[in-house]
Parts: sequence; structure tokens; C-alpha cells
Amino acid sequence: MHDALTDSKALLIRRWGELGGYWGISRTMAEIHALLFVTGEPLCTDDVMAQLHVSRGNASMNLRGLTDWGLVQRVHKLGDRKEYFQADTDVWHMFETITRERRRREVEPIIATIDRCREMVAQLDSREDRAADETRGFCRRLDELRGFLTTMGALFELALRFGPTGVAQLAPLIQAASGQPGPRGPTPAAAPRAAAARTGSKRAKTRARRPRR
Amino acid sequence: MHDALTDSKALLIRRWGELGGYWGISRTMAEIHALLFVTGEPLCTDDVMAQLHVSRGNASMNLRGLTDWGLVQRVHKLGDRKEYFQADTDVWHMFETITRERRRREVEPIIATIDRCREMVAQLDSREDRAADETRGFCRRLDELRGFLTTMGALFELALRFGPTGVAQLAPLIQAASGQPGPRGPTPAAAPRAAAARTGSKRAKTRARRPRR
DNA sequence: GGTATCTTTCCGACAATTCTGAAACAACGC
DNA sequence: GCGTTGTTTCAGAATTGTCGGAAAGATACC
Repeated sequence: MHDALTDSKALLIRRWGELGGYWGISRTMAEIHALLFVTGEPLCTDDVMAQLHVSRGNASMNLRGLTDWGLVQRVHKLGDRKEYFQADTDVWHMFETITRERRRREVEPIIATIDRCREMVAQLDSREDRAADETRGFCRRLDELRGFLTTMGALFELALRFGPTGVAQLAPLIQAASGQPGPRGPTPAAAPRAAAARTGSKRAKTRARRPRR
Repeated sequence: MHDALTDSKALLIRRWGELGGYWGISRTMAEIHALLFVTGEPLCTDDVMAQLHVSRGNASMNLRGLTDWGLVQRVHKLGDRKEYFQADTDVWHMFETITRERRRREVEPIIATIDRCREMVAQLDSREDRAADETRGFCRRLDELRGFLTTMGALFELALRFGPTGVAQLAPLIQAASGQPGPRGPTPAAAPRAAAARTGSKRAKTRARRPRR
């Protein structure tokens, strides 16, 4: 090899890129982000084009997408007309940006939908017709889902407030918690099913394929 | 309308489906999951085909995908040869399943990649060549990223241990925290940039388009 | 073993996303 | 104003992903 550093960066960029696919982010966008992240220094469009072998249009579009996410910022160098792009290298701050953006784009719309669904069946709720049970069950699940989403939102908010060091300090709690049966909240539905289903999901990945061929 | 309950379910299913796209999950898979979730009762392949207007092959593939995720379980009814599928309706447990699965599929591989990247530049690290600064910066970011991932993993682990009610009890803390300047951990890099960048990202979504046309 | 019933896989067709290259656009200096 | 430099957009091409229907496979019951 001629340059271990370059190879190492390339490896991370590639992996980060394919990971982007899992997250509904285009591979190129993720790769550009990774490139800017590992580089640390501001890069211009031509740098991105050269290092990632993408077209100018593609680079431009995705760089704009990244700035729209707030993950990348435009910077200018004195005496240079080119626009440079620099990634946020503070990982925790990156997380904050992504969290807020995803909440705005995804969580809030789904909560609005849940509320609307709830309204649609509100009048049925009190009536005593054949579908009363079904309706009640549906509403219960709707409410649980909504509660979960807001609770998770609150947890993230809290995590952001505590910051990286704050959350890191919580780690020892895990050790303590895993020693005892667990201070798990008394949720009637959750506790009994947890153990059984967990082993089930574990088996799923290694279970024998359907007896075929 | 002839059935508000049906319409309400359909709405949630549709929204849930399009949300799936953001998460690298196919729309149909998300819709099937939503259908099973809102129904609560076990459904067979034909039910899914009829209610979602998808082919048998498509339904079969995605139902299997969901069971592989551990979000849906096969159930059998006595005296019926058909296989039925039932979604986990405990939202918190669903979250646990998804968290563990995503960690296994995504977080662990990226951590392995980071470690490998770290090894690749390990020998360069000590040398005193021209790229020493660059290498040091790269390694620092690598370490930060790795630390963040493990910390978040720990946080999720903790959240799962506390369970829904446990986390919900944390909510009041947020109110308390938002009153004061914030007990945010003393992270040299994070604090100063947070305010500026946040307004930046907010402006991004409403900012004036490029002066065009 | 044979048949009926249900499930899974395969592959061509279709749809959506992503990428490229070129043209249009803006900014700057002369 | 006009050329130079750099950026953004757009339409079509290419890639990728998803779906439907049919054929093959598995299982239970007779």
C-alpha cells in the first residue's frame, strides 16, 4: 500500500455510505458526509468530485442536501471565490441536529396522523355496537404508540440536555441495574412477554432455513 | 363514510407505510406491519393480500421479513392449517426488538469498521511525518465517533432496563433542566457551537432560495 | 402413495430513485 | 459591458428496488 491513512479513510467512507442506505439517505450523500467528516478541513465541490468520482451535479445536489440537514456548513476562504464545505465534526452536536430534523420530518407528522385517527373513531368510542371491542383495542394501541413517541422524544431531549459527559456518567448505572432483577417499570403487558419474545427474535436470525431443495 | 374505524385504520396504515421509506424499510413491509399492529388479531396471508391489495408472493416475502425482524410472530389456530401472523402490540417491546436488531445489523458493523480503520493508521500514529497532524485529527474523530456509538448504546440499554414507566418519570426532569442554563456536560467543543449552529439549521428550512429566475 | 391446501421462490415487468452531462445562471474583476 | 470562474438546475439515462403471477415445494390428511 502507498498510504495507509488514505486507505483507512476510504474504508470508513465506503462503510458509512452503505450504512446510509439503511437510513433512507442516498449512498452518495452519506459518502460525501463521511468524506467531509474524516477530512475535517473544508473541501470544495471539485475535491468531492475527484475523491468520490461523482458528477458535478450530483455533488452539488447532495452538498445542498447536507447543508439543508444542517450537517455541513458553507465556508469561504479569503481570496478564493470557490465555496467550501465543512462538516460538523462534533459528533454529539451532529446527533442533536439529526435528532431534531428527524423529529420534525417524521415523528411530528406521525403524531399528527395518530391524533387524526383518534378523532375519526372518537364518536364510535362511546357507542355500544358490535365493534366496540375492536375500537377500544385500536384506540388503546393508538394511545400507547403516541405515548411511546412522546416519551422517547422526552428521553432524547433529556439526553441532549445532559450532553455527552452527562450520559456517559449514566453508564455505571447499567452495571448496577443488570445486577438485580431490574428496576423495570411495572407495566402489566410488557414484563411477561419480554423474555420469551427475545429468545424468539434471537433464534430468528440463525434458525434453520425452510427445509428446501 | 360507511365505517370510520376502517377509514381510520387505513389512514394510519398508509402513513406508517410511507414512513417506512425513511427508514430503509419497503413501503409494503411497513404497511403489513401497520395492518397487523392496528388489527391486533392474527391475520393470514389471504387477509393481508385482500386488505392491502398485494400479491401472494409479495405478502409472503414481507411477512417473512417481519418475522426475521422479530416484530411479527407466526401463530397457529387449532383445526386450521393456515399460518397466521400476529404483530407484537406492546410498543415498548417493539422498540426493544428494533433497537437490538438495528444494533446488531448496523451499529456493530460500523464499530468494527472504526476499529479496523484505527488499526490501519496505528503505525503511522507514532511516526513524525508530514501527515502527523492529519492522522491525529482523523484518529480523534474516529475515537469520538466510537465513543458516541457506545454511549448511545448504553443509554438505550438503560432506557430498556427502566422500561416505559421509568423513562416517563424522567420527563419532569426536562422541565427542571430547561429552567436553568442547563446541566450540560462541560464539553469544550460542543457548547460554544451549539447555539449558533442550531439557529443555522433552523434557518435552513425556511431560508430564501438561491436568487434564481 | 395420492391429493388438496398452503407457502415459498423465481423471474420478467414495472416503478422509483439516483446519476450524469450539459445548459442556464450568478458573481466577480477587468 | 464582457470574459472568466464557479454553482445550480434539469431532462434523460442508468441503476436499483419492488411487485405480480406462475411454478415448484412442503405438509397434512385420506
